[in-house]
Amino acid sequence: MNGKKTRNTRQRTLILEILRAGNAHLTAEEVLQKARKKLPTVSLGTVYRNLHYLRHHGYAREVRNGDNGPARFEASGAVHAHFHCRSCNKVRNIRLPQELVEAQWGDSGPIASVSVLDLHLIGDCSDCAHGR
Amino acid sequence: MNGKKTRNTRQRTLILEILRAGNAHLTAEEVLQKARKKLPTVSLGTVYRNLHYLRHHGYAREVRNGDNGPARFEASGAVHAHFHCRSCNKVRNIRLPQELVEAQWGDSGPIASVSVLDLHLIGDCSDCAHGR
DNA sequence: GTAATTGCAAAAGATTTGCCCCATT
DNA sequence: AATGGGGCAAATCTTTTGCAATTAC
Repeated sequence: MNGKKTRNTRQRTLILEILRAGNAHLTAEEVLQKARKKLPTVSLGTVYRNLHYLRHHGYAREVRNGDNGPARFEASGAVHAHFHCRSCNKVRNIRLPQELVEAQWGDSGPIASVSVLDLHLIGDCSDCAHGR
Repeated sequence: MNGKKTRNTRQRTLILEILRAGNAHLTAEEVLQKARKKLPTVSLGTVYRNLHYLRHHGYAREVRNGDNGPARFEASGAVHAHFHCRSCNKVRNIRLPQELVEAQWGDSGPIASVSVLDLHLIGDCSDCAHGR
């Protein structure tokens, strides 16, 4: 029992609030911009350190935007899947199929237990498919 | 109809061969090391350019290793899902559930069509769960 | 012969880290 | 007061790119 104590600093609280407001997928840089509106002195290093912290403590998760570029983050609220449009490169949240949630994974060979499902679909979104 | 002609250079062929041999998830750097055994002058830039090329032409896909670090790549052969052990950080290939493959996605709101399924499970692997 | 592709090296981008000071507990 | 966390800037790591030379077609 040697857990390290963590503190609720204004920065950490703010960064989590930002991730929770709206269901966007933000880059560290975007989080920084939003954070500075409330706390003008926040630094990028702090944003990264906290995103890392939040991720490892289950409050946030990373979402990659198909093509390269910086990592994006979202608050880990309700489970959902991600749909990537290969044409406009947008990522949208979609419902996670119930079959998946209920599936039994524990028996399949190397898996002891599963705690997170991360499903990404890649294809064309309605906007792109219907011209424009 | 203005497709750009592509050439089968030794480098490109070799890189694809490397991805196809074994079912590992290799970083660009690892691909480079292996490639240099056969073609000592290959450069990292070429590896990246070809991984990018192969990816956009459907021959390879990118797999991120949960925690940060360089991107990893694999040949896009048989469809499968990935299981990440949150303890040892290894990524293993597992069978993709048939329900998923057969699912109808086209109706769900923003999706016009789906061509790739990318499912990641995160949890503990048998090795880690059973002590050691 | 022509244009795609390579090697090399420099540049750009993204993320991490050391250090010292500040603020939460 | 003790020490986790922040700010700043430098360092590191990954990926991209310009350019001249090379090579597949």
